[in-house]
Amino acid sequence: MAQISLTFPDGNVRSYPAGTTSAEVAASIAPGLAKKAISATVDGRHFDLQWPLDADAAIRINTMADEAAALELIRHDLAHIMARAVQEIWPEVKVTIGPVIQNGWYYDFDRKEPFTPEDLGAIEKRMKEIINRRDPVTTELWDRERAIRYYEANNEPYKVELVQAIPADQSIRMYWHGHWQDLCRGPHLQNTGQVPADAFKLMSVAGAYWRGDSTKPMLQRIYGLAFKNRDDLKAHLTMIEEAAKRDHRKLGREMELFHLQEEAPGMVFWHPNGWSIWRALEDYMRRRLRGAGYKEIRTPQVVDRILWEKSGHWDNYRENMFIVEVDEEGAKEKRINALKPMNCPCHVQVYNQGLKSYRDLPLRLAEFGSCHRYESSGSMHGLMRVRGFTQDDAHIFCTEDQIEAECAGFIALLSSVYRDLGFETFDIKLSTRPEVRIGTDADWDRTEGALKGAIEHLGLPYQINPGDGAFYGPKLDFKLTDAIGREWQCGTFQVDAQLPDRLGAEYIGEDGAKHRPYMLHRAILGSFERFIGILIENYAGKMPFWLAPRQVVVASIVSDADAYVEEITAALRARGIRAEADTRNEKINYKVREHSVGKVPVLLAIGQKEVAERTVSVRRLGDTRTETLALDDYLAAAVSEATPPDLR
RNA sequence: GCCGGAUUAGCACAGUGGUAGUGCAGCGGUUUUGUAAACCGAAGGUCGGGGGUUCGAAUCCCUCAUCCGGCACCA
Repeated sequence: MAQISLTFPDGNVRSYPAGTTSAEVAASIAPGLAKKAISATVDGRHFDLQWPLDADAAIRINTMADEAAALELIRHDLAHIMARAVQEIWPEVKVTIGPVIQNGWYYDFDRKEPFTPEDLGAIEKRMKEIINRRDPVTTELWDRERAIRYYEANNEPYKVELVQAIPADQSIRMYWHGHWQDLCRGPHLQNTGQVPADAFKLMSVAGAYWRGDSTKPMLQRIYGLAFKNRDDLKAHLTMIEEAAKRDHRKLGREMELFHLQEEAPGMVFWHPNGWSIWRALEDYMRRRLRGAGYKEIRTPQVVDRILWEKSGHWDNYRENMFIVEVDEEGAKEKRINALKPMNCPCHVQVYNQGLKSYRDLPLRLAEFGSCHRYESSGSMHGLMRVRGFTQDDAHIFCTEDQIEAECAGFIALLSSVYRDLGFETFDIKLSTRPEVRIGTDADWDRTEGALKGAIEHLGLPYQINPGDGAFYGPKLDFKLTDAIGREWQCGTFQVDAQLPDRLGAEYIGEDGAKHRPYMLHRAILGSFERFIGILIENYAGKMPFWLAPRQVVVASIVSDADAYVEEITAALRARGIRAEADTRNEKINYKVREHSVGKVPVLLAIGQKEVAERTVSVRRLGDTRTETLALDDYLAAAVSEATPPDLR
């Protein structure tokens, strides 16, 4: 019999007959390992202990201590156990697919009636019973026809469809958890009892389209969370509660930042506090852009459809545009306009005014561009996805040779802005040429190369998303990580060889001939609405001093202090600090509580003592200690603290 | 847009066919207070909109809108 060589993590190489299973390999090393083994990693792939090894490979035997492997198996086995529990309770339910996802798994079922919360309780109970049965997990390879016949006989049409989608020459991996069977790539644990019965929880039920396709039937999806022990599950549930506490929709109401209402779905009514954050952010961005050589412009909201036809948006995105018509008796002309869904075509119009020379390039045109898109009703979410939004948009018109330097300059600006706003880390993703595209391979080689060159020159790590670029050029996406580890895609940098062509942008080159410029679409925040939502959640409403809507509240302890309170408030305001006086007839305890709940970073408490000594008692949000400072010293400190990070 | 849930006072919520409630906020008063909720009082509602069933609807049915959790979508 042929022999294969297996290389172990410690560098040892041992020889086994071909077809040996990982379980046998583990047993050959030590009985203890055989007992603890749950799976193997073979040349980087996750292997079931029952699968035969038939070629030389690097192998590692995994145990429950190997967290990634253990979690994948636990979650995947739970998906099967849940599907089995569902079919035990409701035999008529059809099974489909159930993958492992972050923190757990889901499984999609076809069932006429949706599952109720009570159903979830019953399923969870049955799952625990199945775990306690300690049923063995077994696997076999079947040929395709046999698998199809089997699923047809069992009246599982979705499984038939899945098998039919697998290439004809491939054999089909079948798994059994006890008597219950499922089509599955594997790997799995060895028996259901290995799954911790107290470290999972069924979370929710939701509709989901079969194969993620909105033209296909809607299935019932059940989501579950699973970890390797009860404490991890509890910790995760606590994290979910913490995340709910920083929900920007809740904080937006509590801090009186903004509201949304029925008459304008997806459009934000900004209140004084929220607008104050916006303006601080906008002023900051304006300074940064000006410093980076951008020129700010402003373009119309309502533009004739003719421009959208030229740009191509009318054909491709009309159903997502707000159409504006003039409905006036006897109007001489009836034009059809649209609210601009993006700024790019308007920016090209500004570029096109006057003949441009190569000496004008790169030309960086920036706009805090207000855009409207008719987003589908189910997609809106607080400030995160809205129908009316303002981008920190800019377009750089440049030559091909300038792309790399512009890209590098952009990334440097973006990373500095993110750091100033409290985000230390971000990921870069490079999306390269898609199947359907314009331009030659040589064009793509150069533009992709320019983006890569810029990132590598800055020494930053990045991932490549092959084929995910727009048809008109490659792009970079920038994803930042917030205080509780969530990722948000905000920044973008896209190379566009198409729109300048469609809209006739040109420049006169050194050679005296006309050339097409490249157009680079770029944003750092993405949209103000969404970014402010992210800031609120990142800081849990406790905005840094320079961004806080109300920076200082000056609160009287006795009414004899009112005059001094007003004097301090006026002095702060004269120095540009957003300060308010609170001379209401309330106890200081009450005021401290109210302004703490309101997330005001600094409270100055003023009583008899402060009046007599011309001092202030400073209490910072989240700190129970207080500090007494001379008024002038505090004023100087406040001015310094209120200075935006780019002006320090 | 699709599946499910929700919509009651400014906010958070109770109220399953028979006189719309509680807490906080707001308002009027008392209290002059030392770092996370002083006390008393009087108010406040077309129960999301429209239609239906019923002697009678916040409650049951239909419909529309919005929101929430997902799915799909996101130039």
